[in-house]
Amino acid sequence: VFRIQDVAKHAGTSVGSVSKVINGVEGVSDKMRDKVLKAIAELDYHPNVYARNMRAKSSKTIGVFVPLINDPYFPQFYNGIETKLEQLGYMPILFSGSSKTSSERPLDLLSQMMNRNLDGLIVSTYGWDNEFIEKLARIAEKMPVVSYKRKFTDSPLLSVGVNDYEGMYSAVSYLARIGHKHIAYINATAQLETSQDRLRGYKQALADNDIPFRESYITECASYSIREGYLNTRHVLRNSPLPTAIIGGNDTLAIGALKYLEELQIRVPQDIAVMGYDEIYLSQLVTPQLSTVALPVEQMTAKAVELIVSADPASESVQRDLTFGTELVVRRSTDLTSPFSLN
Amino acid sequence: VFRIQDVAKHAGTSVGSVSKVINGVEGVSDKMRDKVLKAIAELDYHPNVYARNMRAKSSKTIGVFVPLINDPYFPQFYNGIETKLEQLGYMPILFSGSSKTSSERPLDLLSQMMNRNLDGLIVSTYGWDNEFIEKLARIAEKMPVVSYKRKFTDSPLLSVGVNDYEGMYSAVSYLARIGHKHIAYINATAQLETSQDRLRGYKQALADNDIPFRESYITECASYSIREGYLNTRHVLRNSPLPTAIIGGNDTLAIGALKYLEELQIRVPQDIAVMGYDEIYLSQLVTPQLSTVALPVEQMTAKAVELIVSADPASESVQRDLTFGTELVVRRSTDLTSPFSLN
DNA sequence: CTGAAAGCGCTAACAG
DNA sequence: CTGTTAGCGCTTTCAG
Repeated sequence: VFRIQDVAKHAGTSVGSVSKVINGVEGVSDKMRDKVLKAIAELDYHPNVYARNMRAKSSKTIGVFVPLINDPYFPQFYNGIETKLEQLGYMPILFSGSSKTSSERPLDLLSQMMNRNLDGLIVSTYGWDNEFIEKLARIAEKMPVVSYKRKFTDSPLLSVGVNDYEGMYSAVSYLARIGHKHIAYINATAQLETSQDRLRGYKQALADNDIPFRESYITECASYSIREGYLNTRHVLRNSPLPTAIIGGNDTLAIGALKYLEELQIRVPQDIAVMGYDEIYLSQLVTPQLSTVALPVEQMTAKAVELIVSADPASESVQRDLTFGTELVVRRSTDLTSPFSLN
Repeated sequence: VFRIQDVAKHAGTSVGSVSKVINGVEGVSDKMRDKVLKAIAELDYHPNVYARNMRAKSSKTIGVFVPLINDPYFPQFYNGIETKLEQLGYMPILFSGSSKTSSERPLDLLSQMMNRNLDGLIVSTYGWDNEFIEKLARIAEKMPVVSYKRKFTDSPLLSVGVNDYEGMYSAVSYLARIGHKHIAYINATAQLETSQDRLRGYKQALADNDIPFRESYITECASYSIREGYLNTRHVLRNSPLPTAIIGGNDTLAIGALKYLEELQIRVPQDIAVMGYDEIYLSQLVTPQLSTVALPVEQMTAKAVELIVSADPASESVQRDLTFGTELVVRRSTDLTSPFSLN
């Protein structure tokens, strides 16, 4: 494997010039540049990543941190980031909480990152504890850190997210509009601001449609997972009158509900309509296909990347929290007449 | 951020000793070790990854290469690798073909890896071209490369995989056993050895159960994807007699079939039974839950990691291709009486 | 515009 | 057992 020296020798010049060519630094004659590029091509030379990063200020690498790679939202999220990074000549490095939810691990990982002089960090951290968030905040003083779909007031963390209030409001309004008066809600991790926003949207939509709010139409889950949605749906079915629609705080909860109803042989949407929120890929694979609210994941991830890459440590004027709009997606789980489709 | 020098000073010693302590090298007094560890803890020192890797022979990092992060098998695969690596103090670095299927990209990535002095590479490469495979082989001369679920004869590549012939044989035998005589098969990427093995298993199982083989019961897909399964199922439905069962070359194809039948309002399994192969997480979320063949992913990934970490370049005696067994998973898509379950 | 040389932070070989 | 030091391959001044 070749070193920059080899290239220099091959091109009949010095390492300094080769380095300049590689990094697109000004001050090299065209002739020189051509010679060097030719040598690089001939030797199939690629700079050693480690040597380079040790010296350079930027590693052209940003960290991507997720609690769990299994979550269905992950592929879209990661792909979005990767695609954008690639356009900019950067590369992601993935850190994941992995299988073990051991609480030490995330902190460990954070230390790991510190020493890779990353140019920044994009973090998706549904429901992590304060210790973690604080450590993150300390890191954010040294490099740009963008939180995905969760914002922190009074924190150095940047964020990209959606208007969860409006998103859920539009979903529930839609259900009301098609005639539902008894709409149950499956909530999870109630302490998160984003969960609260959605719940507020739900309540306000009820109010604006003259539907009385009933506490017993809400059930709480420990986490946003299919299993939790599945297990908790029975609570809202104890009501009388029975809800005619169930909306999940996200798609996985709604899919859990769908599975539970399926087991009871309750027809969706004829007996009970079901709706989700998040638009994960899975939502079009379940039966019936799930109505939901789509988030502009690609825009959000692209923006997250931009926030980092273009982060100017000096400027305080940057907008720290970016919020995007959502879009209603109607499918068969609320509307029998909508067509089947597959992306 | 601290350097090893700072630690040395803080502990009142020299960098050499600190380095030894950090790397667990023999020849440090206990007293010294304690002082150093204390200093490290106090300063919250973490070695710079780049400086370290530039010098060391091992980067304690292995590359994981997948064509597409979206594939439903990915989470299990990656998690398995990560879990095992973590136990061994290693870390994965993910390279993915990403959104763009531009054929240059994979080769690009390969170059990228070369310069990170990885300790090895685990590659999942459904249907990549020869140019890629050859480049991979060249890399395999310098570091251990393990191919996942695809083996190459006469190649320096190691591999872990399953006995696809037996796996598919057992699935089709099961269908025959429960009374199916007209079993269609959805195949994909027929040129892959692993696809051929499955198809052989299918044919042999038919033969052993006195079921005549009919070419028109087989349909070919361009790739292992839901969409392809969905689009191609109609071909096998043109047969007379109509198949009473359809088996997919993998779960995604089978799920595609399921969706197609759903659209035609053909009941599964009453009218046509459907079976998959692969046991991805999705298979229990579709309706009806999909019967399939489970691969021991965790064992396979663990073994892949072991092959790399314990790779002794000197020894030629290592078994280069490891094959695991499979397990039948019966669910409602072939057997109405099986219980609903959710992991 | 080009080349020489000084480190980046660390490991490993070597001397004490 | 401890400390000193020569690089790893690269970028980046700084002279020519």
